[in-house]
Amino acid sequence: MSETSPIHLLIRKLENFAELTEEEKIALLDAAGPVRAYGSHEDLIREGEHASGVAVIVSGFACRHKMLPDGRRQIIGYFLPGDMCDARVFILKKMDHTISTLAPSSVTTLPREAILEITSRYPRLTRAFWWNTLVEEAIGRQWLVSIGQRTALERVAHLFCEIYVRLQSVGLATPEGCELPVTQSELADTVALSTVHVNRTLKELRRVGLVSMSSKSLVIHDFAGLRSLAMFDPAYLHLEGEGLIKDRYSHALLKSL
Amino acid sequence: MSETSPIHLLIRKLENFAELTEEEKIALLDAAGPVRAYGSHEDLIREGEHASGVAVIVSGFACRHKMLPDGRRQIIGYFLPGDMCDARVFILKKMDHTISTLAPSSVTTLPREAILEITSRYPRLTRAFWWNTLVEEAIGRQWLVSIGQRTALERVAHLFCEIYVRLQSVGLATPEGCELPVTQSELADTVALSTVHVNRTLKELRRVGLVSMSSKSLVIHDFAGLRSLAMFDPAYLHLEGEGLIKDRYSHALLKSL
DNA sequence: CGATGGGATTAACCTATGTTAATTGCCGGC
DNA sequence: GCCGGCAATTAACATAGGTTAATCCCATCG
Repeated sequence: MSETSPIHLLIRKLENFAELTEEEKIALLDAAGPVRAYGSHEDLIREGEHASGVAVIVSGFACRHKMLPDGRRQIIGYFLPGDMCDARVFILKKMDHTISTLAPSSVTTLPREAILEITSRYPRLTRAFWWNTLVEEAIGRQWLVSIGQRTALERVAHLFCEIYVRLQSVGLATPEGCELPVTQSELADTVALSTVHVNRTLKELRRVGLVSMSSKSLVIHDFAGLRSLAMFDPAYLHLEGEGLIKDRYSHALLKSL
Repeated sequence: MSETSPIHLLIRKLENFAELTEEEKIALLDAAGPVRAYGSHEDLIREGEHASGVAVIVSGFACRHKMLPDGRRQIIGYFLPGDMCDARVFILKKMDHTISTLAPSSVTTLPREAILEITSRYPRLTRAFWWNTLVEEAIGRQWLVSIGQRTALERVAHLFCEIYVRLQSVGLATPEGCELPVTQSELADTVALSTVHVNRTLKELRRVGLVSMSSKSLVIHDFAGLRSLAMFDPAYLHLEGEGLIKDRYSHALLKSL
């Protein structure tokens, strides 16, 4: 359970979903392969390829994205430290989208066999993986609602809330804010706006005193305001589900939502 | 395997994903509960409720949708005849969205125990369920790309392609078109446009001779044109995956894509 | 220390799509 | 065969957000 294991954030996250025994945690720790460093904008898995294991983000940011034949691009999900890229799919099919880093990142892999072994042996762990999957799907649904129905301001605000709370849940946020090593044009591809309009939107969020972005990080000035602007309800992240909430600050934050 | 079982379309669909033995099909047939008729716009499961089984659409159309607190609504998926509403989730959590009929529909249920029984006993069937889930997720990703990046015309065209091919895969489409018992304002909530603009878009699709909608059905005039306008690539539906394609027309259609 | 280059910011202008509101068409019920 | 009401259609107008293109701001590198 060393805090220094490459996957301690993954474990921490899974503990939001199910209580894990020492044995289970150790099994998971043992499963992690070597850590590999990636630069910004490198592909972890490309569309059409076949994943042979599950990548786990140790540090940095990554995303799933899809491109239309004419170059328009949509980012369809973020992977933050502690996140797994595509548990389960690896058994079956070719990727229908690409996973790339957004910032310099280190990534480890849980090999296919290890996952199979673990899930057949530890039901609670399997259950935690399940929850994780379901949360990912719920996030996808939220994104659809955001892009479909929210205004530019609401959309960006909602995304920020989500990232902040997700990072919070693995201890990577402070009351002041969190890292956000993402370019405005990547934000644009995320929330389906033009770069210029993302810029305008950020300016507005700054002007009204909710958040500001500077040098790869997000500074939260008024989370309650941001949350209400975005109509953000963190329930879909299921962070209070079955699990224990570990440190006092997360707990307080989540309670206050 | 009677063609008249309420779930023969489900079986047909699953056979796109994996070859099933007689025994497996019979197990599935036996699992189906009574069929219940719903009117238009009735809820099958509401947000916050806990599903106790998996609904299967026997006939009609249904959808998942989510609403923002202020009433804006986004439809996030369609269920067509033969589709299951939410395999797997039922074990774990409360619904974070609502499932409602779009048209008068009949629906049967595979009870929770039957699903558990079946999946523990028949690996191939389990595998087919998996594929089905993965296809659903892939559809969600496509919708995100559509709503995020495609123009109104492309979006509607893409949706039509998807519905047409999905219905095709269970034998409910002809070369001329298919049923589409959906209101323009529901289409609007699906593709995230206003009702008025959906109307304009339909008019345009008609004008250029690709498709027309009339009296609850979709008339396809030029599928190739529609497909290319939408940049529709049916690969994500995985209809040629492991399974057999049964009737000659589907086969020809899919080949021609 | 100047050169280089990606990202951020802004301004000016443009267009796809939204809004409002009126009109029409259609289908079921009586 | 008429009534009521929802869905479709259209027109006129409004606006959120896109586009183009210039400038600025750094950080890095030789």
